[in-house]
Amino acid sequence: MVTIYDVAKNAKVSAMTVSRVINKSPLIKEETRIKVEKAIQELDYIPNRSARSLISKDTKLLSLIITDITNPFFTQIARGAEDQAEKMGYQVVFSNSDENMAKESAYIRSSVSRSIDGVLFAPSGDSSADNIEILKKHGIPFVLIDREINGIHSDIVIGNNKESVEQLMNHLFEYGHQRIALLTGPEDVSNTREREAAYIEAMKEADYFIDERWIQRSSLRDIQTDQIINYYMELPQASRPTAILATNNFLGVNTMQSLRKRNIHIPKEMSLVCFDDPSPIPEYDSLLTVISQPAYELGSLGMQLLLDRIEGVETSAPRKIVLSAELIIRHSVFNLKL
Amino acid sequence: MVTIYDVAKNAKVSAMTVSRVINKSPLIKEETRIKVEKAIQELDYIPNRSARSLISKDTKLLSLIITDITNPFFTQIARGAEDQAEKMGYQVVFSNSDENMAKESAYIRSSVSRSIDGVLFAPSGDSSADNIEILKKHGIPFVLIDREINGIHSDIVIGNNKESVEQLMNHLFEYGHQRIALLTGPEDVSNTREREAAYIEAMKEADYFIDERWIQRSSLRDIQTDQIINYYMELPQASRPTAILATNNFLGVNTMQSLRKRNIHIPKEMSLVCFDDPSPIPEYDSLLTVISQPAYELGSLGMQLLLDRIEGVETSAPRKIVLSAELIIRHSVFNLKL
DNA sequence: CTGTTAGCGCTTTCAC
DNA sequence: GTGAAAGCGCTAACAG
Repeated sequence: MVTIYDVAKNAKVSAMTVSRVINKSPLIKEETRIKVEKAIQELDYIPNRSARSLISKDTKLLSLIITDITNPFFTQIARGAEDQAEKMGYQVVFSNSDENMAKESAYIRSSVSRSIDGVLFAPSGDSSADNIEILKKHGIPFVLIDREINGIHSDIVIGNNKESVEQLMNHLFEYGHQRIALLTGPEDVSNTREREAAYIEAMKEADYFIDERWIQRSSLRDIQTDQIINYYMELPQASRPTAILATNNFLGVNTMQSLRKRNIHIPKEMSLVCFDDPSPIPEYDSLLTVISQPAYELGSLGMQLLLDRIEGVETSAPRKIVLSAELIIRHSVFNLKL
Repeated sequence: MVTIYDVAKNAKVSAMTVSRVINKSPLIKEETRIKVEKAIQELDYIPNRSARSLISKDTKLLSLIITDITNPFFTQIARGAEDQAEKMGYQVVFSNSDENMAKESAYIRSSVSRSIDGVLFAPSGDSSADNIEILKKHGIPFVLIDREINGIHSDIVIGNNKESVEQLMNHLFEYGHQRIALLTGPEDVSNTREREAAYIEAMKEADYFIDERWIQRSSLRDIQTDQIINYYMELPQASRPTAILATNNFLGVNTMQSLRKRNIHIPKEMSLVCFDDPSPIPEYDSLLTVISQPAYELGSLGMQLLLDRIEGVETSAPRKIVLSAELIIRHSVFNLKL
């Protein structure tokens, strides 16, 4: 391995001078700089970050913890985050928590162990608070994305759940739907809670009756919609929902498949809408009407906030950025009024 | 920051003993081990990887360099890679090269700088050979995925291009297509070359004439299919293709959009097939008939090979794994025989 | 402007 | 089984 001393020897200067050149110190004679740079070139010297980090305490390494990179929503977040990090000279380690607290903890501990400079974190649920505590204890800056954590007050970038649900519900209302089912996730995920609350509020505001049986919960990890669909379809005609609102894209796609398995036509026999696109290419041919959150921006803005913290630009109170989503009307909602 | 010395003091042992406990050395008295572990717990000590890496030269950090995480093909690769790495106690840094050699070089240099343990690498093209040289010079193990590099003999996991093209072509032939266009990428990408060669071979074998004008190239980065579609459509009827084979998913989707823009119906007026799904969810409603490569396996097997190298399990000759793809017939090919 | 010294947190080596 | 000393590659702090 070529070290700073090899370069120093080659350039006939001290290691310190080489260090100064690497770090673009301004108080280096042009002549020396050139000499050192030549030696660096010649020996193909690349500085050792571990050694540097041992002293400086920074690693130019950021951690992105999401539940599943495979979900296009998170893929876009990852891309936004990486682009932003790259611009600022950072690299990002990514991890899939799979909504699993144990995996999440392991990743957080790894991050601490690596003296990672900061964490961009889509928590699995409210119990992620414990993991946040670890970060706080070790003074590692973090920014939450997509999901809040009960009782944690921090920098965060999230979608506007209330507004998004309203858009979806209004669309359904306009098309004459009144019996709308909500297929949602676990209670300890903030999204789920907020979307459910918004759903209830929208129904109340429209003065439509809510049958408790319409609100069904699924794990976000092992999605089993078959039973739920069966359950819906076996409700007496008069209380059977005419539309389903799924609170995320995987839930939406699974519901779509479950309906197809039972040969229930979308949208003729059942309308379906969900949060976020199931493909990273919005123009990709599709059936599903969705409310699409600006995932790329969630990632890049989240990273922006994180880097602000790290580089000390912004040390003031936690900042919360709430992003609006876009309703993309396709063909999964039947117009009952026609 | 809690260091190994703090733990040592707390447990009334030497730092060395703590180090042995952390590293699960067998020659530690059970009693001491417990004492130390208690101290670790109490102080919430997490070892500093930078310090450790400075000595041991390993970082438990792997680099995944792909062109774009946003492409579902690479998303799946990333997931496969991360899963495998995680199992073995490694973390992965991901980078999007955007088919850009400069970005790629920067990432490679960063990897070296970080003493990354290995690189899983989908190269931008043949000129990535220079970047491979850097890795070789610094003794960093690497495995190529998805694309070969002219003149580089190394561990690699790729799809079977010839077989895949054959499957696609046979499907088109069966449906009566003879004038088939090939929309492909740059010449210095191995995939592109091999797929083109396989296309030509398939056409020859079927004894169909190839009009040179049917073979069109696009950048993989800024895909502009409008002009190409215009060009195809303006060919005299008799030499106008009835089907297009796009050599990747983004090319395929862009072609789909270009056709739609011109109100050309798929498949009635033009058939279209491509490599790889445009959504990570294969069941997602779609039009496109594709040949879907096992991307997850590409990532996990690639990572497997890499870890084998790193951990010295396999130091023998380079291994090449060639994976078969699956033809997924949907609705983008018109049956001319009906 | 440049060099010397010391030390970051850990582990290797060797001694006990 | 355990500890003391030395040093990994780099840079902060000081001296010159």
